Amino acid sequence: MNIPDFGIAAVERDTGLSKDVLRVWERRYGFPAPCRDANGERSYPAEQVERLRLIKRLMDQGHRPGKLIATATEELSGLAGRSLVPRAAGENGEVEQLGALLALIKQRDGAAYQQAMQQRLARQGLQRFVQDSVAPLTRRVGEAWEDGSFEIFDEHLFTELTKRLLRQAIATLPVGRSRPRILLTSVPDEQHVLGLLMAEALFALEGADCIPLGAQMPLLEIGRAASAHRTDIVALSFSVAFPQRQIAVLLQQLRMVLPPEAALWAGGAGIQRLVKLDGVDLLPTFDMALAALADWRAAHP
Amino acid sequence: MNIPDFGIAAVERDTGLSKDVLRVWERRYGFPAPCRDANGERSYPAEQVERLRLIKRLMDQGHRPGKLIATATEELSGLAGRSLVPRAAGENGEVEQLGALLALIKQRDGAAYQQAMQQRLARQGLQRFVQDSVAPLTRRVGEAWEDGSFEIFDEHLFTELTKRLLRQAIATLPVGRSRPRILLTSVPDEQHVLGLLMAEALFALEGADCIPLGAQMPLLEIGRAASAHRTDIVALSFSVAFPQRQIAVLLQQLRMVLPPEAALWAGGAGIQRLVKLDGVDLLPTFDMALAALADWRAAHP
DNA sequence: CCGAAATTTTGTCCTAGACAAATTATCCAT
DNA sequence: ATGGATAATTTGTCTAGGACAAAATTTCGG
Repeated sequence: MNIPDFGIAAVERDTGLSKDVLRVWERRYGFPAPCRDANGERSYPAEQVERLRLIKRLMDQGHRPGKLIATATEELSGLAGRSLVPRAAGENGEVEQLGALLALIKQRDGAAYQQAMQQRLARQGLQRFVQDSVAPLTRRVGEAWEDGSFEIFDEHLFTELTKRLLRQAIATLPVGRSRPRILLTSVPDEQHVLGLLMAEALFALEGADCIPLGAQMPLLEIGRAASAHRTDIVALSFSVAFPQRQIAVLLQQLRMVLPPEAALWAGGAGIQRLVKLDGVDLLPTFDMALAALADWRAAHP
Repeated sequence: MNIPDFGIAAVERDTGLSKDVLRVWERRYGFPAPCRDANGERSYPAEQVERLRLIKRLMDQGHRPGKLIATATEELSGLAGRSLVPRAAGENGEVEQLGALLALIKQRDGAAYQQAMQQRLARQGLQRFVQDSVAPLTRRVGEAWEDGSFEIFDEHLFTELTKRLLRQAIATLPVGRSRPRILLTSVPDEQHVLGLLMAEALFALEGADCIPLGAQMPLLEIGRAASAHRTDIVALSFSVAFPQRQIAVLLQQLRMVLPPEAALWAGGAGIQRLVKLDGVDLLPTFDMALAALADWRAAHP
């Protein structure tokens, strides 16, 4: 199998490292060291792309690029798994069961996973299913990906199948017609949608009128949509992977674009290290989100 | 409502125009003409971002940026709707009914839309539902967006609700365990997933073993996933919006990464202007995809 | 040992030039 | 006129190296 070289645009796509970063690393650290094609343009061998992916993965765990690049490849793979952020401790004996579910994905047996989850849903009911099964599973998948025991495509399969389960469950609920009306979406560059679906499930269970717009809405469009749908609340989700430095600016910009009477809620693992912002409600956990819903209803009789 | 200015990164996110393009337009055409902040960095007023979005929309219809930028804003909005590519002629009297469905979205009555579509699905059966309802609807939504009668968030709502319907329908099918095993996904930067879902519905109906990996898989990962899942066919989808020039290179790169025995199928509106490629099957229509499936089965007894 | 100040690291933005691929215009021969 | 080759334009992407601010780390003083 003869693997071709990658242009800088292809590497950006596949690694998530911007062209600027790729060039500045080359200048500063001497890595990556792409060949040049006939036009003098960078051409990255697959092997270097691979190493860049590994480095990116370790960076998402809190490591720093300068150190990583100075480290030999063998050591790098050893580093995987030793995340710098402490793991959440397993809640109880349930841990075993969750592990078994993940094993099904790992064995690439999607059908068995779906069936097992259907059973859990039936047994636990939607609310506990979301909070006690889906949320911890998602966390564990993230960890498994970080330590290399899950491939990216395993994560994709997990996400896709779980999304289906949630959407199906939501579809069986009676259509919420009561206030508040909640618009659920995410900003451009934020494609993770599982958290949004979990929130929707919980809100819909409480009878709220949910408007799911999917992911990646431009800011100005979110503002328009909020007006057009006369929404009471705009709920956004930020994953851990989302660039931290942008979140605060983004939320404040959005706040100014939204009608003043609309509340702005932000949730997801991405906002946990954030300080408070004017006019924005930060809701790192589902419990807080549900409490906020109750509060809203108390304040709007 | 005091609308803030946008940094160049925010404009790239919201318009889909790369930083390079934004800068080179400014140099060449004098537009956009952002202010500069205290650090000498570009700061785009919301009004210019708006105009850039309009221009991008017209470009997707086949107009050229040089002309568009030279044109006054009033004329621009007049241009919308006069697409340069001819519209597909409406099939029959059904057109009315599809229009009615779109009107429900336009009135922001998601619940009514879902209910109407459920009825259609029950009446038509999944195969005809996909080919005669969902596919033409998707096309009409694209047209409505181009001529400005649909907002972006209308399109998002349509997409989200329709995705739910399809996934729900797929979930009710018996799990396909027979060959071929088909891996369905899309490349990075290609987030449209409706076409993929329609294809999955049709393939699953034929009893194929579908592995849905969602959108945005890096090339090398697609290769790995194909090996790990021992897939017979890798099916990709390209929307019209996907940059044409990249598709051919991308497909050929992917071909080299895939196991030789795995077939590579590409579908979607994005590949219709493409010429044939070695080792890749181009399937612009669902009928051709179904025919290809029959062919594959005939060749693999 | 803790908190403030100095230092290093790192990502993003800047300018301005170059070039190839795609598109459109021109021209010649049939 | 019409088809087809050639020339001119348009357009996106790439290159180089410099600059700077925010974040993270280290050093220093109490």
